[in-house]
Amino acid sequence: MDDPAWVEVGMQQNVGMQETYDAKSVESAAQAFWDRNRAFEVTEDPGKPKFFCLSMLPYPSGALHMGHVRNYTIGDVMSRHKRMLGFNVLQPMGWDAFGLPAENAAIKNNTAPAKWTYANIGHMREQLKSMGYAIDWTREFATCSPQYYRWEQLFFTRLFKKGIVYRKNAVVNWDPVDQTVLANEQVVDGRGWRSGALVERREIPQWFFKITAYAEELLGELDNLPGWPDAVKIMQRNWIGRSEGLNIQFAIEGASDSLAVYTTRPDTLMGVTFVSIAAEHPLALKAAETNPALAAFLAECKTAAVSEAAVETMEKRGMATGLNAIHPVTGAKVPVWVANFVLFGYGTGAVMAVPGHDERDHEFASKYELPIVQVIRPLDGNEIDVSKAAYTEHGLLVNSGAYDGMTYSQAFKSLAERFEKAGTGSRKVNYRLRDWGVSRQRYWGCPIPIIYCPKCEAVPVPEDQLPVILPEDVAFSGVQSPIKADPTWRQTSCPQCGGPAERETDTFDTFMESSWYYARYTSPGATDLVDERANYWLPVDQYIGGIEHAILHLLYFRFFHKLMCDAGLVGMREPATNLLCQGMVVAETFYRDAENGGKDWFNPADVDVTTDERGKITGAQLRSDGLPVSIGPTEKMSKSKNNGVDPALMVSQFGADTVRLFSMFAAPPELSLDWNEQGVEGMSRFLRRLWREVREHVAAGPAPALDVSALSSEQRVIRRKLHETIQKVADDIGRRHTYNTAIAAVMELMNALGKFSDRSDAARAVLQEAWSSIVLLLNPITPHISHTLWQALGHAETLLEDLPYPKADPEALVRDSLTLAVQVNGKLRATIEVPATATQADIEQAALAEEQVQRFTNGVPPKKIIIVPGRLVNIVVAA
RNA sequence: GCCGGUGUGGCGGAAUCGGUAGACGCGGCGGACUCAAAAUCCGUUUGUGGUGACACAGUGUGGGUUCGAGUCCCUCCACCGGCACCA
Repeated sequence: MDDPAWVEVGMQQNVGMQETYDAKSVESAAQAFWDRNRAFEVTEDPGKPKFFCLSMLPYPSGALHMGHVRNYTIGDVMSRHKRMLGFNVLQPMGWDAFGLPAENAAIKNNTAPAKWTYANIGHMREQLKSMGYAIDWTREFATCSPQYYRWEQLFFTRLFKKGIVYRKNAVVNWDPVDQTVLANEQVVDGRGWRSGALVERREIPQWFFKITAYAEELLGELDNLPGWPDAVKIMQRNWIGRSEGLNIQFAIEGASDSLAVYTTRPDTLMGVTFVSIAAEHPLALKAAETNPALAAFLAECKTAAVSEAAVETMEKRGMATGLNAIHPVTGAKVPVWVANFVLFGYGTGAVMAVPGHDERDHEFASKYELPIVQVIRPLDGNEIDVSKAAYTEHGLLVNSGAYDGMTYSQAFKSLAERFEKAGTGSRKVNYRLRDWGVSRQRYWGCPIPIIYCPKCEAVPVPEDQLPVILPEDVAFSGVQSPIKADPTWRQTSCPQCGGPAERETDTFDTFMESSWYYARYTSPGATDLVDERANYWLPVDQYIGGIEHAILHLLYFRFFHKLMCDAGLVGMREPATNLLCQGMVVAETFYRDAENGGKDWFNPADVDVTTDERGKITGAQLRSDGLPVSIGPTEKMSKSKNNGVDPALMVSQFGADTVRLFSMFAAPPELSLDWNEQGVEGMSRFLRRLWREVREHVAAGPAPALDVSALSSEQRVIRRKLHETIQKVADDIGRRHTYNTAIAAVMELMNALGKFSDRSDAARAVLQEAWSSIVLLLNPITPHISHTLWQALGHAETLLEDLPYPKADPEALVRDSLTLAVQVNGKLRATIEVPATATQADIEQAALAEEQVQRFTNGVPPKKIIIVPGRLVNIVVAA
């Protein structure tokens, strides 16, 4: 048995353990000890396995919210636990400081976005510190600092030279009254949020990253990420959307040019009854020149919102162009229609329409009375009627001339070869993924380091002129970016020819900063994005953040890492080995209907609920006036529903350990967490009880050394419970990440200890082992109280993270007898106690001897007896 | 609309690989201590029937596979997240 030295007990008598648990003094003492010892500052140590534990960095919105607390508590528990397992743990923190909310706040409060942001960071840093997180604060940075974004600008100019970034036109939401670009969020029911004007689509030149060049790798390497949740990998796979199909040329009647369509279902080609093209398609624009009705329809298509959800849910509409395409196999004429659901940015911006076998085409054909024909029949031979609904499964070809009877893959191959030979088509792999547009027409972001010269065109800012600094001391009205409004800021000279030139006034998408911040943490002060320290710490061993980032952030993060790898900055292809996506924090909502037809929302803290005799909620009243309020659904904490709970308030009321304990106990990390103040009180009660019981144990004086060979059977039972708990907690925290069940197991153990009244020397030795173990087991979750109780138990003041996490003693786990469930025909009828050494025959005999078993088998001999070792016996008799 | 997730007592949740459904906590009910309160402790708490031993029902809906299903398969429903300029 490799008992750690501390089980030996009591080199010091505890002095000065207060009678009752006072979270404030306990927490400030522990935090002062950590600060004094610079306990969580780390450097590269080749002698230890490293563990980079990263939580998604917060946006400094003003105050810490419960979502942050949950995220960072999970990360902190993992960090402290890994440290107790002997890892060199890096847990950093920073600020995702650029973004739209700072601009909104600046308008509202008549201040500058920078000032607002820095004030928030200062406040939120103090709030994070009050939570006692084991963070290496020496590595902290804000992404809005030129010392951070200069490297991002440098990297962009390098990628420009490599051809990874390029400029093209792209659609934005345009507010014609404010003369500004709007974010999707700023478009409400198709109108600008401030002006109320109908939003238009407008094309402007913007910068793009060629993420599509990495589509195949981003897709393929998902298979090498066993530590990522399947949900995230599936969503990313679907987002990348690889498809294999054919590009097929359709000739246009009476014209020299042809129309290319992309299809993944060439087997349905003979079912084409029309062709649909996007409103932006050149052929549509050309046809509109002589067709005013069509021109009007195209204009109408421009006043739609740009988000995919809006496009997909809007009514399918179209208009004939008057042009006909020639079917490439049959030579039949098929009309060309403009359809509002065809995306110009995907494939060729044109699709062959097969209403018999595509749902959207079917809906469209039914609406505009276009012909629908069947060209596929089901493999199972069932009859179908394509005039009623599209049949979209693969099957066998019919009504397809020479191709009749072929399968999907036979038809695909045969048609591909035919078109390739004729030069009118080719196999094509397409991705749904589009290149990443990084230009934002906003002020509070990293300036794009490009200079436009009338002679030399777009020229990257030379390295020695970086960073291009965003002025922070500005007046901000919200309509236009201060760097766009300022006629002097943009004036500069061309780095190539020296002539007068202008700076780019767009800024980067804030996803740029959050795509590489993790790497910068490894290399504070480096004179490039990172230095050689990155290859010690990377990849991130555990990444933690909200599921809402499953696609965009996590895809850009992976992409950027590959760019850095290709630039020789890091030595591996993926940025993070393990990913945990935590659920939202939700709370009850309460409201009254307001006179204006809206709702007035009341904070749960200001409402009392009444219950019936079973505890079921029957109603709620506002405390201030005693009058009833309506109970709304439990929803994500938000300002709009006024159901947010301020973590700072909780910490001052209960202490950080209680808040940490509750947020880890109330739900497993992936599920949403229901905030409930009575539940928080329960956790506070648990910590007070822990304090009291340790104090009682300590008050009886030092416990003697443990002699496991001299324990009574009752003492052995309680010690077995202890070691079973150690085993379960280690597994729940280390492997399963189910902190809720780990905490429940410790509670169960404490309930058992509460019933254990033996205070003999041997028993007190077991209790000393139990309380010391509990304190260490809980340390990752409630580190402050653990720090104090550890000393109270007679151990020297130390950093508990440097002590080994408790390990179960296999000898303590041995059982002499087992309890088995006995079923008859799968229904539980009895339980039996058998010796651990019992044979199958012994168990069968014991089970059959049970009175309840005989009652339900009714003397009928069993057909079969199933024994699941250590669990149950099922006796099967004929019904 | 598309992609992903979730659904179990009054509530949050547990049941880890198909094997005793409801661990643990909250709330409720009953009790102890107290002049009283707070704090603390004890008992009880899925539903129905029964004094009781116990029986029957029960994991969103409807079906299926299996000796055995909360867990696997199919169907439908509800809610939540994402949909490329919120972060």
